[in-house]
Amino acid sequence: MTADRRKFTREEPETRRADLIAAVLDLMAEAGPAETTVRAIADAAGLSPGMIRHHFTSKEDLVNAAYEAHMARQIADSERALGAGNARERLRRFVSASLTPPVVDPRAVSLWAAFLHMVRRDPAMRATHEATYLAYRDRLQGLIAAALAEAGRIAGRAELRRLAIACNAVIDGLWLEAGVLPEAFVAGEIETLGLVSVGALLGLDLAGGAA
Amino acid sequence: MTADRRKFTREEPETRRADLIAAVLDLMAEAGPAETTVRAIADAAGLSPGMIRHHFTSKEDLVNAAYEAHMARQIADSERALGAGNARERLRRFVSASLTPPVVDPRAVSLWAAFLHMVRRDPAMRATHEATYLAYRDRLQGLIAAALAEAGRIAGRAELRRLAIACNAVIDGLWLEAGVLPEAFVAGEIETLGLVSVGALLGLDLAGGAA
DNA sequence: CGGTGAATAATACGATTGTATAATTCACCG
DNA sequence: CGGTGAATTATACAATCGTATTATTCACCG
Repeated sequence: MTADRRKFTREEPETRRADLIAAVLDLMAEAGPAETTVRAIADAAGLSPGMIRHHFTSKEDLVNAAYEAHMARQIADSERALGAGNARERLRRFVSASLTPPVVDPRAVSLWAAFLHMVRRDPAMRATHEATYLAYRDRLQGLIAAALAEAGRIAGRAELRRLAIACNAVIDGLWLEAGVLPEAFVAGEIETLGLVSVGALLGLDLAGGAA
Repeated sequence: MTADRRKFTREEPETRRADLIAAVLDLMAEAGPAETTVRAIADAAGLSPGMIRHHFTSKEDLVNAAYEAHMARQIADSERALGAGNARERLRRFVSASLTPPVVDPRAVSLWAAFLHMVRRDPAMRATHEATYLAYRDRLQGLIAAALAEAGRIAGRAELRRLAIACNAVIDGLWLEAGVLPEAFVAGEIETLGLVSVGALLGLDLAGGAA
């Protein structure tokens, strides 16, 4: 009874890289960084451990690639639902998309936490993080400015910045709470709460009927 | 030239336990969970590695104790400034304390992230986390209810719960942003923003002069 | 249709991990 | 003032880590 050898199947390098990245994100989210070993990654991807250093220069390199892929997808998910419509409606959809799956997801919060310390130390990851954060806030600030202008209100630069930070904070906070204690909220509660709260911060009615 | 032996100094077990806990929190916050090894902990505490398993049953036991100590201090820091005064003023001070050091601190965010995965898996840590979170939110909800009542407004249970979740979210979000990107905000900006935002969510003026 | 080489698998290796055990130190007590 | 034992240090050990190396597979080409 010899240990059976893993089947040999040739695949595109891009496919292999994508599989390894997906395995890293799965493990980071579900099991945590400590359990995300090269052997666990390879096993989750259905490959031999050697593949990691064949397709990436090191485990760290693979993890960095996984972080970039995750951040890119988070941004895409937030902006996916923007579409057309007036400014209020676009802001409404942006907030909704930020407070519903797949953006709101225990996995996403887990990943955020798992990567935080690497982001703190690795300059490249830190740059990716800051760019993503500020891009999101700028996008939000632009939508807020447009919605306020549409309602006939004007806000100075400083005031706009304050509103964007506050709205971003309430969205982040709800994202966090829903991700950490998902069973503490009923379906749609976080989204509605976000629309009402952002509306209260801005003095706009976002939760009401479509414009 | 022999390696010099560490000096033998007898200390109270409580002191030793406290030193080890402090070392764990330092390392978790500064270096991350991966670098928080028994040898690094002992070195940071100025002790020999064996002390960990002498004063705690395992490294995991020590880490759990450190988590509990950290959470207890966070709660104490939030409530420290409650004091006397009318309901609005008490709410104001609670929000302020939650958005100024030592509660707002890059270290605190690092610790939160470092512990998240252990909290997810370890039932005891999870219980501590949920109890702390809900205790904080209940405390906030009580202060909100009193402040609204003082202003002659009544809110039903469901409405009160929604307000508490939303106010907690904006506080959490600001806590997070200030902790992750501390250099992105000027002194006092987060605190003022929190008071204005919570006030806007509740329809109360918190940022204005004392009652 | 045998040879070649990149892709894949399997194994080996040194370093580091948490834990267990043995060796020291010294306050305290009779 | 010698003996005792808990506190402390130092060392040993098996397991596991990331990496390096060797062995296989098989599509492709002449």
